[in-house]
Amino acid sequence: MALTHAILAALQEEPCSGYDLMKRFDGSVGFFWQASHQQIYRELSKLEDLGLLQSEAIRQAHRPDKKIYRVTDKGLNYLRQWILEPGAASPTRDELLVKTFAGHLVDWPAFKALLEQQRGQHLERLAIYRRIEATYFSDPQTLPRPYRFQYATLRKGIRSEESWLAWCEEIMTLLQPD
Amino acid sequence: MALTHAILAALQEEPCSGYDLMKRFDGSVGFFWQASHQQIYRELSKLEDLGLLQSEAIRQAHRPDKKIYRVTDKGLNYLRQWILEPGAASPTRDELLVKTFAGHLVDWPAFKALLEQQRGQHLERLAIYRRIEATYFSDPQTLPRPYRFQYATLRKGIRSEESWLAWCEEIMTLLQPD
DNA sequence: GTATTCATGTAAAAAGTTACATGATTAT
DNA sequence: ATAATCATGTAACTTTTTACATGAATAC
Repeated sequence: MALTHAILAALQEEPCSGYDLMKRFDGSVGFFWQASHQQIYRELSKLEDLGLLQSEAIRQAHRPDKKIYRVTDKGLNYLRQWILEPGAASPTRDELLVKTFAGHLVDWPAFKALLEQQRGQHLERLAIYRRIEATYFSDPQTLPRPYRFQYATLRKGIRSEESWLAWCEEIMTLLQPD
Repeated sequence: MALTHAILAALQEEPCSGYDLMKRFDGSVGFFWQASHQQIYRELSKLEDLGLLQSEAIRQAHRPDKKIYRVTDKGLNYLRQWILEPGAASPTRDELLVKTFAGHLVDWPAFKALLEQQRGQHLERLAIYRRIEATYFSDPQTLPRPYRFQYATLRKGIRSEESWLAWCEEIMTLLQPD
């Protein structure tokens, strides 16, 4: 039970169609909970059946109908209740660390290349986050309260990427053969 | 395809039984790739069928037999090849960030308590990592090469926890109502 | 005597991934 | 003309989680 909550969290911000949601999951929410469009469409139907969402079909000129989903009161309460449940920290599943654990099995230049490649990805990601920060959150003190919570998640993203980059640099030195 | 690799990575370090592996997944490897015992037993059988592992039954006095699994040459090569595949950074899936994203829906003291509770978990985890570091990796320069790679993964664990803690403190201030 | 450790599984449900499918519209 | 965007799905598959199950041995 988790995509459920990510969807409710995204939709409470603003009601939208499955297609829009899918794009939303490619940005903000998707930075800490990614999902494919199939997952999203399936979950939306399920949540509507459960009465946590309700949809309204919008007829469009020269385009297929779209269904705008919004969170019901029942859905909001369900989400609130879930937020307050204590719960354990989400477990990590990180391929690069598995690879690193057994990294001595391959030769150093090859492993180093792998690290450089990952470092590149994290650099890119950090640049994206910083751009969002500069564009939408340049003055956090004046943000309306709901947006401060969103900004908090962005801050975690930034810190995570910075942490990756620092680690990459640290272990390049550590693992460099003498 | 990922638990496969985590198991191969763990077993190449030292062959062991399913039960031992399961405990290993509660420590070192499990810090970045957790798995339940059912997953592990199933995967071990599958990997033996594929010829990536081979097992040897050990008879024990007054105890059920145990099967010691070891990585075959084929398994080692398979693992090596996988390590060198570029691949995208593992996606994050973090409940606390989903909760934070919609955190304005609950009242501040309740949300703050949630943060404190998570902070406690990360503090504990960091203490565990630091203890391992002090016990086994006090002098990284003199470590044999394979252990340096393991130490690298521990360093990531430490950095991640530190990053969480710093974030918790940052957003406590950010989210505190005026 | 009660709980924990050793040792291994089956079964079912939930969640996530990948592939295939359609069809109009708008931008290059 | 070709690619990308809008819009929504079905089907099959893999992976992960949760529950149920057994049985002896040892530690408290």
